Amino acid sequence: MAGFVDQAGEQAADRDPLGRSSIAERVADLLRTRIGEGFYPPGERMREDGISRELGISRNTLREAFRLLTHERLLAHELNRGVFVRRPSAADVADIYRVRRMVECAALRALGEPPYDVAGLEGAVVDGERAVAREDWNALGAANFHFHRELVALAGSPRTNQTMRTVLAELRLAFYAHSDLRALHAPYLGRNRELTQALARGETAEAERLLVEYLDDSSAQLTAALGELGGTEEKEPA
Amino acid sequence: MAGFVDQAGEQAADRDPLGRSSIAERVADLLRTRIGEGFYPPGERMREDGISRELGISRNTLREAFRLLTHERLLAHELNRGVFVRRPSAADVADIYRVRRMVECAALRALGEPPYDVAGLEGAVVDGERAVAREDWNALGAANFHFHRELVALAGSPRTNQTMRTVLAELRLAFYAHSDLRALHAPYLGRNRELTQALARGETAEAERLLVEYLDDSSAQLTAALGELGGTEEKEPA
DNA sequence: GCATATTTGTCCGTATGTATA
DNA sequence: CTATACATACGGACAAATATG
Repeated sequence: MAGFVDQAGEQAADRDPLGRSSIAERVADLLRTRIGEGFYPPGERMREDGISRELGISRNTLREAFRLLTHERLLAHELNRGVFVRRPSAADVADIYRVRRMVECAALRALGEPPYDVAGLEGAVVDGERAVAREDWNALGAANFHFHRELVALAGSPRTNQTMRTVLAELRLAFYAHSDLRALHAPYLGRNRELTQALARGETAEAERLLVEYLDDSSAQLTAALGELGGTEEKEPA
Repeated sequence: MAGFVDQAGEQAADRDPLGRSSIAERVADLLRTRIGEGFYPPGERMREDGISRELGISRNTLREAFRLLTHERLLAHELNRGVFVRRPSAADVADIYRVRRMVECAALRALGEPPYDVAGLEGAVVDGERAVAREDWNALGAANFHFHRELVALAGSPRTNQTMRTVLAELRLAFYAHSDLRALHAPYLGRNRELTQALARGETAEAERLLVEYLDDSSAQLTAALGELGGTEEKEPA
């Protein structure tokens, strides 16, 4: 009876030890994917009735999914008004980069003695190169994010990994305010490669220097693009 | 009609600009407080039927509150089995302290030039001293937590503040495995005072040294107490 | 290993309150 | 100010999974 989400696997963040998951979680996965792809753009209103009808689920179940995504800051819940796809403000972006600096630098500092396992980083760089080859700037952005998730994963802290995931998902929302995705992502692929090489040589200090530079530049570029747009509360559609 | 939770203010984490909140949020606040006080000890099963009846709310509403607390890692949701108060494992505790080291040290390093506003820190220390005076070790633990939240708040990052709040709430659950709360909290009050004084003098490097020492000792003590108890999945009641 | 009772997962209908055109 | 649309919350129902004897 649950039309669209019968075995919609997706990525399923929180699952049963046996890989099962409730409908609410599968719905949350689906919506997370759609938001990430821009199907529901920032500022969009998520109507309980319409979406629950479309997905063939009850409003109760959909509301459970909404709660999950609200906690990830992908949706904003306004009492008695409904939920909206978040539209990160300039202050949000600043805070996100503050967190990234803290988390990513900490990951580098927490590394033990070389050699380091840079396979995951290299994989993400390769993905990025392939995306550039076919001029898929969305995929390039995804590869960049993947790179930084891998970087943080080197520290081996589940909670930190989750922090990084949610912060990057939120950051992706901010990217939608930017028209030129290529300009936003392309300059950073080479830097990721450099960073990987520095780590492969075991030079953590140099890697950290590159990383801070990277984050400062990326932050500045995005902040400039956001300009005075700001405001999570804006209700006007994109 | 909603018996017990009519205007139950509590502390309300996520609220409307005007201070209103939904029943689900108020219920989450109530349950959070009860869990924090040990009313529902770690490992306890939270039955939908019993609790919803006791609080005079519907099961659906209670389930929304459960989702909120599950995301804060206070509850663990097991598919088709229900939700339980989490019982952090030794690995969880290790990760929590990893996060604390990262977050609290980053907060110190992010400080600008002295003088620093240590009023919040001093307030928490005073609270701790009062708690010691009346031998209320639970209150002392709360004051210690408050101190470290204030410390992180100096960095002025909303997302980091939230991270700190949730990790400390989770850590409190781990403390329940420890029988001697005094031994767990009392040794650290003086250290908080020292740390505050170092910051008041503007000596951030010294403050960080004290902090790392603090966290390492606290972590070691708790880990030793936890011993081989571990396991979030244990179903046996406390 | 089976039959039963309990509890969760999910859905639906509906009444009430709130926001907005 | 009214009307409408929508979110909030409730209660009942039933299937499915799990726990229990």
